Amino acid sequence: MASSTTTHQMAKTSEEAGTAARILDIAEELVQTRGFDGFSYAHVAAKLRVTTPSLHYHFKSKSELGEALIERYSTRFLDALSEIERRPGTALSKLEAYALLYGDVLRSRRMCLCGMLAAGYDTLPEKMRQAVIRFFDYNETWLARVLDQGAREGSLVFGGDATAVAQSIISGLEGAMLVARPYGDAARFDASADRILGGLVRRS
Amino acid sequence: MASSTTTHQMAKTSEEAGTAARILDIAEELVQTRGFDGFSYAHVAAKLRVTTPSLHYHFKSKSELGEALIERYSTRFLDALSEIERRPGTALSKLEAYALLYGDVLRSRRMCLCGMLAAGYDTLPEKMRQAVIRFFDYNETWLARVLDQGAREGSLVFGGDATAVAQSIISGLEGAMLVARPYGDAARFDASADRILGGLVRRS
DNA sequence: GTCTATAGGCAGATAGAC
DNA sequence: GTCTATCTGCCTATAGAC
Repeated sequence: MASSTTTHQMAKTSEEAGTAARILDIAEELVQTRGFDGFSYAHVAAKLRVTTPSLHYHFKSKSELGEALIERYSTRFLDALSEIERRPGTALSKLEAYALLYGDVLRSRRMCLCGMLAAGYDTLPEKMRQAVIRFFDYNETWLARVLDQGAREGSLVFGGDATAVAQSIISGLEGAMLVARPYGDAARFDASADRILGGLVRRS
Repeated sequence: MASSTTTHQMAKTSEEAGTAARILDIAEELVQTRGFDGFSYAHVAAKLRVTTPSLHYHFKSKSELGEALIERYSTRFLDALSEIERRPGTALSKLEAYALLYGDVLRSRRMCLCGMLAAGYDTLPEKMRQAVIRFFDYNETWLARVLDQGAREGSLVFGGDATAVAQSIISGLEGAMLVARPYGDAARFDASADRILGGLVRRS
């Protein structure tokens, strides 16, 4: 495999990343703060100090850029989930690590990419819609697995099936980000997150 | 007081409402489904079968229209909360009625107006931002009052202060709407809402 | 109050030079 | 790969006739 550039390779975010990756970095931040309808090629181009046609060379449409954005975000998120699952610890500690992922996004003054896109779902191109749904489905599957582990261990207590609990954790954390952001108050998110997870521990 | 038209009066939504009210009706639906950056005067004008300058006669800028939107939505929401508070019943039944308000919005395939605006908060004009914050603050105050009632009655059980619980209820319901909408699945919202309120009742 | 006409800006996107 | 030039379309908003 040649390590030299094929036209549309995916690169990591790091010092001296490829142009495509830098475009994704800038666009990601813009979408997470302004929404898909609130950012433009012109915004990205200005921050990258290039002209808009250059962007079209890397991503031939805004829709394709959006798809790449979700793809990369999902991959990274899932990688982080795999990492959490690999390390030893109680199911509760894994849920705490999960909530921390959301908290870290919020502390960078951003909304979850897919939570933001979910808000503007009706205006999204079809492929982006599907990718957003997939992101939530992945999260749900991962959480249900951890919840089941916790139930078997006896460290977590919940009624109903793990999938339903997983869904309420996802929506609870997404909502906590959504509301905390206008207040610029990360502690507000943390308090809600703690309450969500606290509800899964046996009462003292 | 003359009942005849002063230029910018506020009217109720009903059969034969004033033009301003019909504009608000259409714009409200568009914002709740597409977001503030995803709707335009042209969309409203087309649905109302007028031209865009007509809209500017009633609301001289998009920002002012947005402010009027939040104002009306908040007033109606608060009125509904007063109505819930007036009728007798346990604190839990009031929380259930509260959650039902959100559920009704979702079942009309819409996001909460202020939840939607919270997502696009960074792109909002300053006055709209303040109005969105006020909406959440009102909700928080109302919920905290009901929660305190429940705690005194002994029908609700929660740790920490009522305000923190109120915040987590708001964000939980907003998030449940946010995530349920892409799935077009109201039952998903209901399940999460039940779980949020169920956490406030003594375990059997 | 609603219209026509229009301004002025920004959107996403393409052609073609370098 | 990035540029200049340009297209087409949509956006918010205003002037002024009716």
